[in-house]
Parts: sequence; C-alpha cells; structure tokens
Amino acid sequence: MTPRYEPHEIEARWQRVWEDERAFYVPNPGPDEPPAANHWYQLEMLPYPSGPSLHIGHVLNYTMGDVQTHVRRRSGWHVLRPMGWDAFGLPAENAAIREGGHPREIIERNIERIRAQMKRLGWAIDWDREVSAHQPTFYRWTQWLFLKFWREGLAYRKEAPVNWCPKDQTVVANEYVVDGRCERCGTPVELRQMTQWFFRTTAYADELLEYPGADWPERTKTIQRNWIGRSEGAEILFRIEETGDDVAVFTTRPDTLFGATFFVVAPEHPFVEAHASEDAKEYARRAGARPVEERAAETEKTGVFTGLHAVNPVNGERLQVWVADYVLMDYGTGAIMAVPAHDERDAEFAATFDLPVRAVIDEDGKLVASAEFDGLPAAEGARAIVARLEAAGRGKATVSYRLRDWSFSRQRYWGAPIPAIHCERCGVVPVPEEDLPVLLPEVEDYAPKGKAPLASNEEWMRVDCPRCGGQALRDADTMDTFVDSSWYFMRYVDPHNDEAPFDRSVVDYWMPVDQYIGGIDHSTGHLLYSRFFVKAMNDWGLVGFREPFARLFHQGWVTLGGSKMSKTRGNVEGPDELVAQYGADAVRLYILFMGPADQDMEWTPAGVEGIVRFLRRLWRVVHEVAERAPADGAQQGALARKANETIAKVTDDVLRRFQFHTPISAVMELVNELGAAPDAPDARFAAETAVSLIQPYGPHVAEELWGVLGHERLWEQPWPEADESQLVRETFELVVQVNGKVRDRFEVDAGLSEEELVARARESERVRAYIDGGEPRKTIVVPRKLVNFVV
RNA sequence: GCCGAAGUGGCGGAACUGGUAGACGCGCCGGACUCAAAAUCCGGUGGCCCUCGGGUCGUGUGGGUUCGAGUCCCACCUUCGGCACCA
Repeated sequence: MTPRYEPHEIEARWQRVWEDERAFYVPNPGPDEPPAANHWYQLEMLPYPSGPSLHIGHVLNYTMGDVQTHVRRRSGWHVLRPMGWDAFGLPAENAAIREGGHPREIIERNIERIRAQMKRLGWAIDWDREVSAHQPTFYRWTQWLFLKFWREGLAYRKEAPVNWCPKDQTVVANEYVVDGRCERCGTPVELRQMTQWFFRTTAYADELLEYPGADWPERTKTIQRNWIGRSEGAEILFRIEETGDDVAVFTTRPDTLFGATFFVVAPEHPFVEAHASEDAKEYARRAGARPVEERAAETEKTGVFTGLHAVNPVNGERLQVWVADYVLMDYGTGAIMAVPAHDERDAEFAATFDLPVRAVIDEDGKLVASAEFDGLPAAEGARAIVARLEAAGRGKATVSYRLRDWSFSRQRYWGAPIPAIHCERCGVVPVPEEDLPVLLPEVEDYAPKGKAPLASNEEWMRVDCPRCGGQALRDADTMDTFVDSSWYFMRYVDPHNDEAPFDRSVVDYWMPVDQYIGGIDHSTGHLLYSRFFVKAMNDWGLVGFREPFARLFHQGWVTLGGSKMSKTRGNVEGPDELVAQYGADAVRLYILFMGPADQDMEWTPAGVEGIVRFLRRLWRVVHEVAERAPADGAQQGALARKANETIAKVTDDVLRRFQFHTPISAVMELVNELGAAPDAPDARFAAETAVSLIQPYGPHVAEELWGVLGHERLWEQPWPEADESQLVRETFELVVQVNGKVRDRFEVDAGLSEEELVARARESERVRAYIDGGEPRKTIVVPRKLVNFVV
C-alpha cells in the first residue's frame, strides 16, 4: 500500500536533518591544504529585506542557484553558496518609515521572516557565512575600504550639480536616475549644486569596456558600453579675441573644423560668469538650474550671444561666442565649435538664430573648403588636422566619456556613516583605522528632512580632530547602499575575519564568482560599481583578480498582470500560500518549469497543478517499482536507455546550457515511460535515475523516495553519469523524403551503409509512388537520419 | 535616431550543429472507476480537405540561398530593453 504524498511532513523532516548535519556548510581550505582544483562560487544577488517576504522573482532566482549548487556539489565540485542581506539603504529605510519604528528593528524582523522562508524552501545555503550590511562587523570594513579609496585618490569631495530626489530627500546617483526620475520612488529629480563624496569610477573607464576572463551576455556588455560612452576625438584650443584667454572644445569631428561657423559654451561654463554680457549671464543662471532632461525636451533651441568672439586656430576666422543650454558642462569641455552643416543640433541652432552654415565634407566623404586638406577622406582629414593643431600647440587627440563619477554620499539615516571628520584647521580628515567602525548613532528623528539626520545628534557629531586635536565635526552623511553591495561577495569568503575585510589567500581561492545570477536592471549600477571596486582593489594588491563575476546570467522578470512585480506597483506576490498548499518542492519545480529562466514570465499559479500531478505520479511510480521491480535491477533495456539519455540531457542542460525547464520535461518523459512498466527488469535503475536527477529541483521528495528505493543521503551521492555505450542506438527511424517532403519513415538497423539505406528507402511503396518509376536526379543521405530523393 | 533582444497551436513553451515542427505541461474533448463528485488512470487535441489510406497548408510579413529553412542571408512589420541636445 503506497502511503500518501505528504509534502509538509517530508519537507520539515529533511530540513531538520540538513540543518542538524550542517549538510551545506562549506569550509575554506586550511592554511596548508592544497587548493581544490574544482571549486565553484555560486552567487545570486542578495535581497533587500525591505519587506517581510520574498517575492516570486526571488524564488526563481535562488532556486536556479540551488539547482546549480546541488548538481555541482554532487559532481564533485567544492561549492560556495552563501546568503546575506542588503539591509542598509533607502528601500529598507522607507519601509521602516512607512511601518513606523526603528529601521533596525523592522529590517531585522524582515530578515528573520525571509530567512525562515528561505529555509522553508529548502535552499542549500551555507548559513554560517550569512552577513548583513547593517551589522557593525560588516560596515566596519565598508568604512575601511572607503578610507582606502580616499587615501588612493579614488574617493573625493567636490561641489557639483547632483540629482536630488525631493521625496526621498537625498542625492541619487546618475545610475539610479531613470527617465529623469528617482529609480526608487519615481519622483522627478531636481538638480542641486552640493558638495558631495564621489568615487572616481571614470579612472577605470577604458578598462571597464573590456572583460578579461569574464563570460558575460553580449547585451549586458552593450548596456555598460553605452553607459560608459567612449568617444574618440580631439580637444582644440580657440583664443577669445577680446580677452586673450584660450577656451578648449571637444569634438569627435576634427575633420569639420573648417566648417565651424560659431562657438557655444554651456551655461555653467566659468567663462560666462567671467566675461559674458549681462544678458548672457542672466540666461545662463536660469538655464543652468534646469535638469538636462527638461532642457532636452524643448523643441526650440535657446541661447544668447555673449558679445565675444573665438578665433578658429586653422584659419583665423572670428566666430561669435554664444551661451546655450544644449551644450552640457559635464561632457567634454563644456564648450563646442558649432558645425551646422554636419551636426543636427548645431543646424537647429543656426536656423533659430540665423547663423551661417558652411559644408566642408562632400557627398563622397571628402574634405572641401578646407584649404590644403581638400580632397582628403574624412578620417584621414581628421588625423591630418589634429596633427597640424598638435604641431602648433593648439590641440590634441583625446577621448571623452559619458560616464560620470559615482556620487555616493546620502543625506539619510540608514547607512554606514562616512568615516570622515571636518576640522576648521585641518580640513576634511579621515577617521583613524583603529577607531573603526564609526557606529551608526541613535537619533531622535531619522525621517528625511533635507539635511543629514545624523547631524541632529550633537553629542555624536562633536569629535576631536585626529590630526590637531581641536574641536571638529563628523561627516553626517551615510554611504549609498551600493557601496555595501560592491564588495559583499568578497566578505562571504571570510565572513568572521576581524583583522581585515577578508584574507587575500581565501578570496583568491574562491573568487572570481563562477556564476552570478541577478537582474539586468543592475547593469549600469551594481555590476559596474563592483567591477570598479575589484579593479581598484587589485591595483592595491588586496585581491589577485580584476573581474568579480566570471559568468553572469540574468533571470527574466516575473510579471503579474503584465507588469514587473514591484513594491511600488503593489503587485508583489510571495511564495507562502503556494508553499502552504502544495509544499516547497512543487513551488521550486513549478517556478523553473514555467519557461526559459532568462525570459520574462507571467505569474499564473494555475499551472502548478501539473507539477503537483507529476510529483504524485513520481511518488506512486517509485513506490510501485520498489515493490514490484526485481531487486537486483538490470541496467540495460529500453527503460535503462531512456534513463541514460535523460542523464545526458539533464546534465548538459543544467551545466552547459543553463536551461532549467527542459530537464524537468525530460524527467517527466522518463517517469511516463517508467509508469507503463514498473515491473521491468531495468525499472529500478530507471526509477533511481529519475529520483536522483530530480533531486536538485525537489530535494525533499527526492530524498524520501531515495529512501523508499533502499538508499540513503542522496544529497551527497555522486551525480549520475550517462553510460555512453547505452546512448548508441542499434536501430533508428529512417526518414525518407522526396523533394524535401517526408513520405515515409521506418525503423532500420543502425549499421547499414549509405547504399543500403538508399536501397531500403527505394523499397518503400509510398516513396515509389512519388518517384514514379523514374531515376532520382539526386539522392542525399544524412547518416543515421534520412534519405532525400530529388526528382 | 543609434545599439541590443525577441515574434512557433487556445496558453507556457520544445526543436542545441540547416535534416521528422509542436517534446513536456496547462486547458479542452472523450472514455474507465464511482450512487455521484473530486482525485486517479486510459485515449484524443495546429488549420483546412478526405473515399479514413491519406492529402495539403502551416513557425510575424515579403523575397532569397539550399535537395531540404523555425534555424542562414536581404528588406520590412510588431513588441520589449538600453542610450539619446554626450558635440
């Protein structure tokens, strides 16, 4: 009598066993231990515990990582698979404000709940390595790294226009402004002139375009390349006739220098304030205060003549100098030579203000009206003109980037305090390393109000200057949470280290991450920042690698009602109800069975019934096999062959193709065939194979059925290997085509020669009817597949 | 506008290297079991035609290459994503 399939009872029991045995605990290699050759770092982006529940997208992500983890572990890999919490930052803090209470309490309560959900789903996580960004043991090292960046000149303060979110009351990085809006709350950002901390990401702009040793999706690399926006061109000096100053322009088209008919500077260009007419200054003040998106949305170009003239270094022409907001201060040099004949924006401006236009490139792409450069192809002309400017000391070839430095100071409470001290005498001074961590203090009111909440704790703020000992103030800003996530994956390898962020030998053993899984929405943010961190840390000798993530996979969005699940939309669905109804195994299988993991998928829990049916069928069939199949099972026969084919298919799909839904189909096929002959001599082997192959997907039910088949501890059994000899078929179905259309198919011996195959094909009645007695003009034979007659 | 990805049954999708289109599952239809229902099991399920043997059309659209195209090439349409007053 087959017992009922009771997922909850089974799952609770095995989860207890794994926890008691610390089954998925992964030690670092000992100091004298030779490093394992086949180690594997399996990582999925860590969750924000901003709500009390995982959502379905998390379940997809972490279950995918779990399947990888189980298959690799059982294939003999030393697998690191940690978990942690991106606990600092706006989402977490805003949630706390919404719900009331202290961010720490709310966040820790959320972490408790989510950790319990993760355990309920049975994911094979090494919980000994759990870290959270908000713990002093973690952010001490975030602060330590910040000091290192500062010391090395890669973190600095400057006054600059920054994106200000009026709702969240803080600065937002360029990377997280989407369509002019705060990525977090959707509020349009404003431009504010503020002194902020920046990381010098631009120092690595060129190298960030390359991916040495990293196998990344093309589209992600393209997104990053677009974001970095490298443009080759030239910087050219124009003398201002009235003042004698030189003003540099950046252009990607030095070949069009003879076509420059006017000159434009950005409203924020220092030249305007220094020399321009009052009209122009007035215009610049108004225009400069508006965000670029708003300016760009305008149909008409605006600008004012400054009253000054610039001299073209190649031909001495006097060009009017205008100030206009279509020129951006923070790209290139903030000034351009305008060539309306060959630039759409300059053309619009010229049309609006009736400025001259002169074409200098003809239809064949050759220079004209360019003195001695006439007749040169554009590319060659550009080189020649730059060479001539260089010789005269009036220009040079250069490169410009769209990428800006990362502003990471936040005027909010819930983050790692920036370990800097402001002293009237000494300026901005680093907190000495031995004073770390600078603990996040309690404050009366952490709600955003435009000024850093930490500043309200006067006792905390007042500090002695570490340099002169005089009275000084702490920096009241906190760090962007993306600073935490730029290095968390390196803390996992050595999470209890209290001497250093991590030990170099341990981080070099595990890193780079072998397989990273996460959303493509982090392409220009987290993924770029992490690469920047690792490159800098490699330059300082902290780590022995230059890319953090060797392989990257982006899961698709799980949508609900056609749109991406998100808290702002309020269409988030968690796994709890389904787990309560069907158990963790069914949910795990279903989320992966829904479709290719890299494509968006609409969440329709209705289909879970099919998976539940499959699990019950598996349960019943395995019990039948255990009772009825011969104990000393044969490993040959139709079922054994199918089992071997399934092993090959599942292994290849998971490890090589990173495809998770087709292996489930393959095991379903195997179980369907097994169900038709549970007493066959090779049924036991097929059942064992099916259970073993489904274990990474449904580890609890697989473990239970493994026991039913008389075995133990499936989670540590070697991953099955296909018997190659069984994959070779003795017969195959020959397809016979006439003019490419299938006319017959029948089983033939695999050993037949091509001539014999053709002969057999010609014997077919149906084929003869189409050939109609004549000789085929041509015969194509595809070995082990088909014969095609052309008539 | 530039760059990238994708269009296959009623639905999710499979077909990996140019070789049987629609695996697997959902849904639906029919049958068995049952007093009945649920559950379970068995069978069927792209369109059209049919003398029930089969025929024919069919992978966004139009062309092309090939003995053979969902797969390769060209043009286009649609959807999604990135960049965009970045000189």
